[in-house]
Amino acid sequence: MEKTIESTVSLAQLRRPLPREFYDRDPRRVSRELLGKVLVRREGRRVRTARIVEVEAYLGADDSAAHSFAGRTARNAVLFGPPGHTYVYFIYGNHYCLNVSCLPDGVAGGILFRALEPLAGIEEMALARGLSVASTATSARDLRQLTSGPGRLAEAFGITRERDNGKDLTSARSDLFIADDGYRVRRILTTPRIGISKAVERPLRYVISGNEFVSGPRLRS
DNA sequence: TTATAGATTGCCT
DNA sequence: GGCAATCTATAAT
Repeated sequence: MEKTIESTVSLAQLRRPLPREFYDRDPRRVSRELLGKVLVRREGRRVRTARIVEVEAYLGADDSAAHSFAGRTARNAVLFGPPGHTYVYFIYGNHYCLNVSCLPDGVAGGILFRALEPLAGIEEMALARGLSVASTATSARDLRQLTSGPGRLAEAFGITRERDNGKDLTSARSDLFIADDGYRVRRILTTPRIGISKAVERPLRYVISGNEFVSGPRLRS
């Protein structure tokens, strides 16, 4: 890793959440446009921000790997609701995963957040992850451990089902939302999704080409 | 550097 | 009762 991570993001730019219409489209389109945007967690005066570098689209009725595939249940209800709301589920007995609903009310679809590049509030993320603040500040390898993977990023942002499921990400008063800081993505790679056993071949995973914080082994770009 | 098992909860059949 | 959109420790190469 050749450069240190600096927060070049102004808080003024991060005050406006992306609007509802942004999410009211096909998850494949929203996935591409979410790359490079910034996830913001506000806690009183403290702010954690990180750039979205890897996501997966889940399509609903057409997609046997999606939680919504078998129809609406209490657990997956958010995916069938209006766009721009968080779907948080618990997995493997240990981890929470963060998603956002897409498409209009009544139509299922969503996006799983798989990896982020930390920008601000790195100390708080390290504490939330139970990692050493000192080593994440000095080791690129340890910094990568913070938010590189869906369970990791949820832990770094303090996201739980109890606290965050069903939140409206488009509300200006929300303590969790997504904003555009003007960053432009150069190139997007698409690959099959990770960790699923159905519809394994569909290329619905989207990553920023060359980004160090993408989960898993390095891809050639 | 890669491979493998174990953890541990709640949802759905 | 089975198993999941995962992570970590540990072992072996």
